[in-house]
Amino acid sequence: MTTEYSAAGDPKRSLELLWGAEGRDDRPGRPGPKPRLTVDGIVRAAIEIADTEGLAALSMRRVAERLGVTAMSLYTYVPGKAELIDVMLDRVYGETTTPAAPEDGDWRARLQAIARDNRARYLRHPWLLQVATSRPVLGPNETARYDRELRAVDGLGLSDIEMDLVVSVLSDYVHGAVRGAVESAQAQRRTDLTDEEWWQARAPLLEKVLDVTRFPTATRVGAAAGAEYGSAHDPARAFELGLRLILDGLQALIQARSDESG
Amino acid sequence: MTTEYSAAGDPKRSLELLWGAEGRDDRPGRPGPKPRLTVDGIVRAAIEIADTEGLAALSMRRVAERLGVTAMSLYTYVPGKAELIDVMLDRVYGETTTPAAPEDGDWRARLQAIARDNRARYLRHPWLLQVATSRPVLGPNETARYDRELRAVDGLGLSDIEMDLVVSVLSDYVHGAVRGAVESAQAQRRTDLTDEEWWQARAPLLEKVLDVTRFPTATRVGAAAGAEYGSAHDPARAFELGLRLILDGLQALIQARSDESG
DNA sequence: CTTGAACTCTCTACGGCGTAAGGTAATCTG
DNA sequence: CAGATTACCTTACGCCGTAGAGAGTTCAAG
Repeated sequence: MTTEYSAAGDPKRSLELLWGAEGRDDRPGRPGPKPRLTVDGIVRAAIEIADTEGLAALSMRRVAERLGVTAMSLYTYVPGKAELIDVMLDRVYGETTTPAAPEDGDWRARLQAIARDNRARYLRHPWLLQVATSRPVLGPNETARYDRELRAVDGLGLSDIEMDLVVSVLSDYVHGAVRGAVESAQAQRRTDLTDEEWWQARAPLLEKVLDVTRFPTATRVGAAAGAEYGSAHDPARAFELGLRLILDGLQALIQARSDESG
Repeated sequence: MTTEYSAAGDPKRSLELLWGAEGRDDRPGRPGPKPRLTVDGIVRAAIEIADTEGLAALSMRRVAERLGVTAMSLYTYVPGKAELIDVMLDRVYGETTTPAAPEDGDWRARLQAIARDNRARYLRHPWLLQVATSRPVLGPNETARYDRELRAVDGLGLSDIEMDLVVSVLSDYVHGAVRGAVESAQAQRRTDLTDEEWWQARAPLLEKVLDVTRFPTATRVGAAAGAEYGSAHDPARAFELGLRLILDGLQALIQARSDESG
């Protein structure tokens, strides 16, 4: 999960950066040298680094290097790394997906689309999984996203509190499930070993030490999963199964609420 | 950054450390000074630091300091930080809980107990959330845990693959849900601000910038949630709701499998 | 008892991090 | 032109994991 924290900087400065950035790149005759950079360009460079090399590789020096300046000159545009990450977050929340999630249709289709949208965003920007977002950034795009997700469960007979809870549950699940998938993919890249190769390197050592009769179910199921996937897991399939289970459970809840009220 | 990786070190050395540690603290007449430390003590110290100060504060220097030696002497006992974390993981997987999760009873009770057990472990050791575990450590305790979780869904008419998927889904969900709760609690400590205070610091600034009519549902539900909890969320309640939804969905799946074969 | 191997532990050093402090050069308003 | 303001730079601090080399301790063998 976490390495960095959202909404960790000065609130006033952060909110200005988030909401004001849009219109105001004009600067009426200010003294001093022309800026060589823009906040926008800095954020874009930072996202590219985080996307391709991971959040651990995102440093002020790396961003600056990519832009042809020194690390300290970034501080002219952005108060610090924390605020930079805030803006990165709100920017990727604002990415439009195709096709857009349907606003009409049944709630199940809406929630499926939302879950898959969020999954796709995590896959595009795996570093999102490592940013602690319990304190929301409160940028325009993040707010719009929250609003959209709530609308998907509005008018189903759930209380406002339950709506908020359901949206949380779904996004918690998506986070957890995608995290597993992303970690697995990254492990392959980082170690230069596929899951299968990795297991094969351990199998002979493990045999000497692991008493098969002590863990019968793990041995049986592990072998079955390994035979099916050529590795230990199929994250995409697990994702869809979990989504189905949650939505089936939600269906029961909505039905119960509907029975209650009449 | 603070994301660490499990099973990142030399497999042979790691597996020895994990499986061999138990019986063999005896050393038949070896030359050289008596060791002042044990692997066990190092792991215990490391866990204490991670528990109380977070994974970011866990450094070889800090562990060594707590044990009264220099950082480099730890490398006599442990090949590196990666392997140390492996052993930390397997050790906390081995913690016994009271009461033990029931092995009998209905599957629903078993899975609830497992989910709550795992939640409790994450709450005791929040740094677990920051360790990427897609490559399992393959220690005795981790293996036992996997076996126990699979047994909880054995004999319900699910295929071996489905059993593995269900266990993954549940643990993915638990991870995601607890992560939200832990982040929220840590945010309060880290910033010395309760959620309520944090919101109050932003409310006046946000009002100027956020068009309420543009985000009607978010505004309404956010206000309701804020009024109910004095903050934005109730993580424990969300956890239980999500668990219920998943188990209800699983019930439907088991029913379907039973209808098929019956 | 002496010697040499094995072992524990220490010190120093490298290149990385975020950013505080302070200097220099460019560009505006008067 | 002067003076204010801005952009950018260099330097520095205390952290990190761990490589390398060396000092001191304890054993078995000669």
